[in-house]
Amino acid sequence: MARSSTRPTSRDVAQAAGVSQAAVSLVLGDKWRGRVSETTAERVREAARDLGYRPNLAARNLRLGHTRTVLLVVPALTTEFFAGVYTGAARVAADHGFGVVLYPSPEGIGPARDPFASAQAALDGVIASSMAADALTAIRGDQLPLVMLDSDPSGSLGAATVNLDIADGIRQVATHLLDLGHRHFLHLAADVPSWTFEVRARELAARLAAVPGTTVRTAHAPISIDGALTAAEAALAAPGPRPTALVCDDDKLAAGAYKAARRLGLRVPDDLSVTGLDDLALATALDPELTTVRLDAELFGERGMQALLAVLEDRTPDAGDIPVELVVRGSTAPPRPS
Amino acid sequence: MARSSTRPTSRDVAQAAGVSQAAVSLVLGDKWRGRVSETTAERVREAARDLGYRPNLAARNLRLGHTRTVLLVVPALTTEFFAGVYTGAARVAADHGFGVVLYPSPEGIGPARDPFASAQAALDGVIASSMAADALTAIRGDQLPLVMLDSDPSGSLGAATVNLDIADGIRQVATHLLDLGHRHFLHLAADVPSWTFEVRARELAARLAAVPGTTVRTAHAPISIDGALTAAEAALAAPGPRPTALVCDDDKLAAGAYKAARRLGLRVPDDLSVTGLDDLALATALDPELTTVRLDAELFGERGMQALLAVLEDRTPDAGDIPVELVVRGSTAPPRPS
DNA sequence: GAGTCGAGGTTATACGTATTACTTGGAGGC
DNA sequence: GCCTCCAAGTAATACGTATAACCTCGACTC
Repeated sequence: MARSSTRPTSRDVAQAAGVSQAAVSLVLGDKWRGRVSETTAERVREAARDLGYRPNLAARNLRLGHTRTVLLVVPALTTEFFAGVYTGAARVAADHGFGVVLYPSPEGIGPARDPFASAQAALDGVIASSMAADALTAIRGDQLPLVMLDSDPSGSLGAATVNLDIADGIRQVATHLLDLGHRHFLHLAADVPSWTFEVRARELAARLAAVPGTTVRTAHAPISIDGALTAAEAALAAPGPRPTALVCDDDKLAAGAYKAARRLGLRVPDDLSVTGLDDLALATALDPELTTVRLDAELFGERGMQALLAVLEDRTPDAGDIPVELVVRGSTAPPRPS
Repeated sequence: MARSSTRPTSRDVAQAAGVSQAAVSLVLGDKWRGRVSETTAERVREAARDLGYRPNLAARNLRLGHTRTVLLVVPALTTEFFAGVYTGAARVAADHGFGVVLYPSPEGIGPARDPFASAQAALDGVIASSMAADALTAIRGDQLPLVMLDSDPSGSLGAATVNLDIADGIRQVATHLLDLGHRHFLHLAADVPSWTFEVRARELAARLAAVPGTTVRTAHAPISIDGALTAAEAALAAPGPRPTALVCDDDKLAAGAYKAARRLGLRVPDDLSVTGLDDLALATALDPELTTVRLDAELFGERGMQALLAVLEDRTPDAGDIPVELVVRGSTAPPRPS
C-alpha cells in the first residue's frame, strides 16, 4: 500500500498471500501440482489479481536465459504480403509459447540502423526475408539462430531456408502465355538485388529459350507503381517489334504497367497481356483484373516459424518449397493477329 | 575459450582485458570519463570486440528498470498507412534511444491474445490505434503509459490522444462535391466501431445538412475491396433517386466502389463521382485516379511517439490535430444534368 | 513405536548488468 | 615529512524471477 507507485513484484504478492515468494512463482508458473495445496494456490492467485501483478519479463528472461521471442525481419510493409507472413508466423509461434516481433527493414528510418538496436527485445532467433538486404549484415554479426526466407539455399551460410516455389510460378506464367500464342515478351523486373528476383529472371529466360522464335526484353524498375510506370512506358515505346506480353515481377509493378499501357493507348489485354505475382488485393482492384501467381503468405510464415523452432530444438527443418498457383483473370488473352 | 558455446558476458570481457567487470561496464557504457585511463579503455573495447560481446538485454533491462522499448499497436497491416506510422514513430524513437515494437492486432492469430503475450518484450509504453479494438481491453489492464491514436479525446480515460484532422478532411471532400454541384450522396462507411469512422459520419452529415436540398444515404461495408463491392452495388442498385456522389471512408472502399460501378454500367466520374480517404498507392493505381484526402502517416507516427515521450517524462504532450489535404484527381466531376 | 514417506511448503541462490561506495598508490602543497 | 587529493580503478550490491535443495510435520507401515 505504501509504495503504490512502483509495480508489485512476486514478493509483494507473497506477502499479501502470506506465503513465500517461491510459492508465488510455483503457483503462477503452474508448477505446483504436488507442492502447494489447492487452497493456498487460490489464495496466491487472488492476491496476484488484487494487486494487478504482472511478472517482470526482464527478470524472467534473465533467469531463464531465453526470451521465447523471435524477430521477423521484413522489407517495407507496403503490401499485405508480409502482413500475411507475420500472421502465419505469429500463429505458429503462439502455439509454442513464442512471441514474434516485427522489424521492417529501415529504408528511411535513419542511418542504416542495427535491427537489434530498434527491437531492443532480447531475442532467441531471427527469421529474415532476403529482401531486407540492409539488415542482413547486422544480423550476420550476431550468433542467433537464423532462418532465411526466399533466399539461395546453397549460399545462405548454413542458415536454414524456406522458399516459395517461385520458379514454378514463373514457369506457369510463361507456359500460360505461350499457350495463348505469345512469342514476344517484356520482363518488367524489380530493381532490387534479391535472390527471389533473380529466380524469376533465370526461370523466365530458361522457359522461353526452350521455345524457338520467342524474344524477350527486360526492363528494370523500383518496386512502386510510379517506378514501374516510368520504366514500362519507356520500354514499351522503344523501337523494334512491340512485345505482346508483359511479365511483371510482382503485382505492384503490374499496376504501374497498366498505367503505362493506358498512356500509350494500349488496351489490356487486347493489345498487351499483363501478368503479376503475389495476388494482392490490388490485383482484383485493377481493371481488368490481373492474371497473377497466388502466394500463400500465411503458410510461408508458418513454415518459416516451424523451421526456426526446428533449429532452436536442434532438429532438421522440413525441406520442400511451398507450392504456388497461377490465377488466370482478365489481363491475359491471345495476341491479336498483326 | 573453454565455454565457447555460451555467449560471453561482461565478466568474460573483464577477464580477457585483465580488469574488473565494473570497468567493462563503465567503458562500454561510456561513463568512464575520469574513471578509467584511455589505454585500459581501449584494451577493454578490444577484448569486447574479440569476444564478440553483446550485452545481455534482459539483465540490463532488469538492472535499469526500463527497456526503452515501446509497443505500437495497429490494426491489420494490409495497407501502407500504418507502415508510415511505424516509420515516423521509429524515427523519433531512435533519436531518443528508444525502440519500437510493432503489434498488429490479432484477427485470426488465435483466440484473442494478449498483445503482451505476443510481444513478450518488456515495455515502457504503448501507442495504440483506436482501430485495434480487440487489443484495447488487454492494454487497459496494464498500467503502462499510453497514447491513443485517432480516438475520442474526451473519452480516452485520460490517456493522451493524437489525432488527424479527419473532420476537416471530410469537410473538404463535402465542400468539393457540393461546389461541383452534387446534391445526392451515398456514404460508404466502414463497418468497424472506431471513433475515426464515427467522425467521418458525423462530419459529413453536419456539412450536408447545412445545404438545403441535399440527400444522403449510408451503406456499411467491411474494409476490403470485396466487401465494399457488395455493399456499394446493393446501395447503388437500390430504388429511389440514384446518388451522384459516393463518399467512401477510405481508399480501399473506394476501390470496391469502382468495381460496383463497373458492374452496374456506371462510369466514374461521368455517372458517379467517387472519393476516398488515405491517399494510398492504390489511389493512383485506379482508373481514373482517385480524388482523396491525403493523410501524413509518418507525421502521425512522429507525433504519437513525441506524445508518448512527453508522457514518459511527465510533460504535457503537444495538442493540436494534424492537418490533412484534399487531393483532387479524376474521380470527381460535376453531375451530369438529368 | 521407530522408521519412512509424502504433502506442503521455505530458504538460498544465480542469471548479467549498472552503479555506488570504497580502496590504493602516488604526486603535489607547505 | 606529513597531509591532502586525485587518478584509476575494484568490491559489493540490487534489480525480480525460477528452481534446486532443504525442512517439518503428520500419517502410515510393519
